[in-house]
Amino acid sequence: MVRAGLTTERLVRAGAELADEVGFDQVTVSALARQFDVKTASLYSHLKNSQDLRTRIALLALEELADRAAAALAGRAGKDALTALANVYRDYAAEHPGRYAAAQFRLDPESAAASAGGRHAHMTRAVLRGYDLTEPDQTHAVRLLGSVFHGYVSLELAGGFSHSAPDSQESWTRILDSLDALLRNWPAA
Amino acid sequence: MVRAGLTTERLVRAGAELADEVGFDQVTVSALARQFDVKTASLYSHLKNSQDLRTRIALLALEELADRAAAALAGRAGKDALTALANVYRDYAAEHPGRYAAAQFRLDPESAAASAGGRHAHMTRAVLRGYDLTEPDQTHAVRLLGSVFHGYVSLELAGGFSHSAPDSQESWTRILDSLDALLRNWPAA
DNA sequence: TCCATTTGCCTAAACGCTTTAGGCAAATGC
DNA sequence: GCATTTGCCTAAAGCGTTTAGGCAAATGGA
Repeated sequence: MVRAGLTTERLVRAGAELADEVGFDQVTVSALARQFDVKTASLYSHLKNSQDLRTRIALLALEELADRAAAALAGRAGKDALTALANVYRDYAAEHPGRYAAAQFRLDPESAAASAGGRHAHMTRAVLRGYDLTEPDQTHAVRLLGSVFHGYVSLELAGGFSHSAPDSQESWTRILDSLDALLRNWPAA
Repeated sequence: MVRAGLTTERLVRAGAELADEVGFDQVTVSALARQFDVKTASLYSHLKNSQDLRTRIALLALEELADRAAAALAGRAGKDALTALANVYRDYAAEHPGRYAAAQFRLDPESAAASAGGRHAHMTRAVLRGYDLTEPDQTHAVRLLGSVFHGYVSLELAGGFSHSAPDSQESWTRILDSLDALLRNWPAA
């Protein structure tokens, strides 16, 4: 019998694609085995277990997102950078809903530390360099931006803004405008 | 043999408590049966299936949340109302993480329409009555508030703001201050 | 109070996903 | 060309979901 050529790498990539097609929580070891036309047990030479699979997909998604963010931020500053970073998250979620869900997966501290999470925080701070904020306000602003980006994208993905006027794109644009205005005019404590 | 006295109502309440203890996605029909010291199959006279159970817990959480919000908003306006509504979400999530996760559960359109979702949107609009926004800006602001509340609470629940200064409460307060300032000074298109 | 009906929980059983253990055959490397 | 390693297999156990069919407890009308 011919070997299927499984590797952890290939399995994780296929798992990420499967997540985009059927949803992150429908990604199972058996579903993945089916894709490779292989018995479920065979995957356990390449993956510790089903949690391991999910963790690896999450790490992949976080890396991809961070890579996109880094590319988008290159050469941009101020509102331009703010918009670019925000759109990276929104566009990634639209293109890869399963991977985006994976990026939200609760990682164990070990994996979290090794993840691209730090790069994300770092890039949000880089955007804020274009505004006149000093600590601790900069941290508050980092958290605000994280909340808005993640919150908006989640709600939009959940269908919260469909079927009602004005359309989501318009709200997104106006919200980014308003965040820019807020950051330029951050109220004193 | 003595009957356990199961009803859909009791099962859903117990399911909600179980969610708070072990996490929403650990709520299974078998786990619930175990709590009542009853065979799993017995629950199927009261619940259509496992999806039905989750949907009912979600609807319960949405109702509870809407009830709390309505109570908190009574007699308040402006920033006072904004803060009260925001704290309802944050406090509920802290007290009932499993239920809060349930409230984020993707409902089928049928259930969504019958849910307290409409009350939530209505109350956010009520808060905005204290600010000088007209359509479509009011809708944009509704979406912004929804995103910040949901986004912040999710990230906080996921542990995003622990283990780093300044503490989360301070960021929360300053973010609400900044949102209030933003709404009072909403930039024109 | 007695009996018929309804209701509630049971047993049995099928199916799917997860995971471990142990085996054989293909690939690799000396 | 042979020994070793590696990759995928079969087998089997455990657990969650779900349906079908059955018996006993509760209910309520005569």
